[in-house]
Amino acid sequence: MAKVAKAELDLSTEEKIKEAASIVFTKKGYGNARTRDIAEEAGINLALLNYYFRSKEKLFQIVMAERIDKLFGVLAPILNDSTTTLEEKLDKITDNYITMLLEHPDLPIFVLSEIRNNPEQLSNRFQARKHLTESVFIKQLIARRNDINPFHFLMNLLGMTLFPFVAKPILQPIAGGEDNYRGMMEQRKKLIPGWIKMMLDNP
Amino acid sequence: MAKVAKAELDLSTEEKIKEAASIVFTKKGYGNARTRDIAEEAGINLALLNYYFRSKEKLFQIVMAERIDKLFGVLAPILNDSTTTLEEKLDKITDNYITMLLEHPDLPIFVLSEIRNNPEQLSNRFQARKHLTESVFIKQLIARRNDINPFHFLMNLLGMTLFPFVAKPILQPIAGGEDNYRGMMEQRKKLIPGWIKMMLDNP
DNA sequence: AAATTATTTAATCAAATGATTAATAAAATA
DNA sequence: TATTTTATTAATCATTTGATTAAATAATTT
Repeated sequence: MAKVAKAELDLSTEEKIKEAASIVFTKKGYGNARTRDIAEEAGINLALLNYYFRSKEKLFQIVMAERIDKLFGVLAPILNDSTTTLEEKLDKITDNYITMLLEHPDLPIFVLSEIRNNPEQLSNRFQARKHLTESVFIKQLIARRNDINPFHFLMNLLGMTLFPFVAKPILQPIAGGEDNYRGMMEQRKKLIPGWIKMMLDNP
Repeated sequence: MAKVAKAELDLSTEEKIKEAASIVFTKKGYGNARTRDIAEEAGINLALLNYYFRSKEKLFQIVMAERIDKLFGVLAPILNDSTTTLEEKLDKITDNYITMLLEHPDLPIFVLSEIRNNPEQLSNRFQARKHLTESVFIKQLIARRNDINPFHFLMNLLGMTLFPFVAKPILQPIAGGEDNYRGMMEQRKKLIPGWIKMMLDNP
């Protein structure tokens, strides 16, 4: 086999394991995930997992970093865009988040519960406070409402957007099943920005 | 020792284990919790744990049921109170929830992530849909706004109230430390009901 | 074609962990 | 008080589980 094809094969196996790890870790969490589960999910031998990624912990770190990026990657580029208004940012954030989370509904609960298990290591990685405080988004919020801590509005935005996914196992049956649930999430793409704007405008 | 004193001692040991289990399970989740951790936390021998509660799983079921009660017990009695207005309910829910969660901040993430691990068993326990749909609260919401699915407002209320605790490890540093975080949560007791009322009033 | 390197597997190890057992201590009962 | 029941412990078991090893196979290079 030629060199390119071999590299593809390498990548394929390594990627298969990473993909499987992502699925199993995200579904069960670190503590409940067995390396054997991951190997089976990837369709490979258990030893291969350790051959490619020395240990469960190492594999987890890689998966976790990528999952954190996925969850917060939606937010980061929008917050510091100085070409968009506050309203446009709100529209984008809710739309992008809800679209992504309808594809990956168990992402938030996974990331948040793993951060709980290891706050120092996982939470401090991003120096969120500084980055956020100096962001265009927060400045725009302050310019609009200097009487309320801007992080309140961020909590509201994230709470209304992410919480329905964090609590999906409870809320989906309440909403009347998967289809109704998805329908409501689609509605929220428009509703949430409207509500936030309302909060900002009414003193 | 007299009978009463003995009963007290029994209860004390059993309660000590349950209390320890509650602490360890809530902090680490089922999969990451070791029965030895629980025994140590309770200051008793490991075998005693199995003497009182046959297995880790059984002990967990008991703790879990009690934790679910704690998390949803705040909501249930308020939702069906026909003597209070919608506004009063909103005030009570946020106040009671935030007060309770400042004492037990890791409760929501624990319950929600365990429900994710076992949705059928834990989520179906409460026939939430029927109870909720027929609740005074939902009827009051519909009476006020028949153009929007009332569960949207419930998601907003719970999202704005619970999410800051679900995401505490991330938000607390952003807020500027524990004291600032608590201060903001206290503010939200008044802010959130105001925001929800605003959503209900503005068409 | 032979040698070298990379990949994959079956078998196995060692530690962690949930659970049990057998002995002892304490308490209740008769 | 003697006996029976209940509570507690130390030691140990059996399984699970993350990880390793040594051998086989496949791919690549020389």
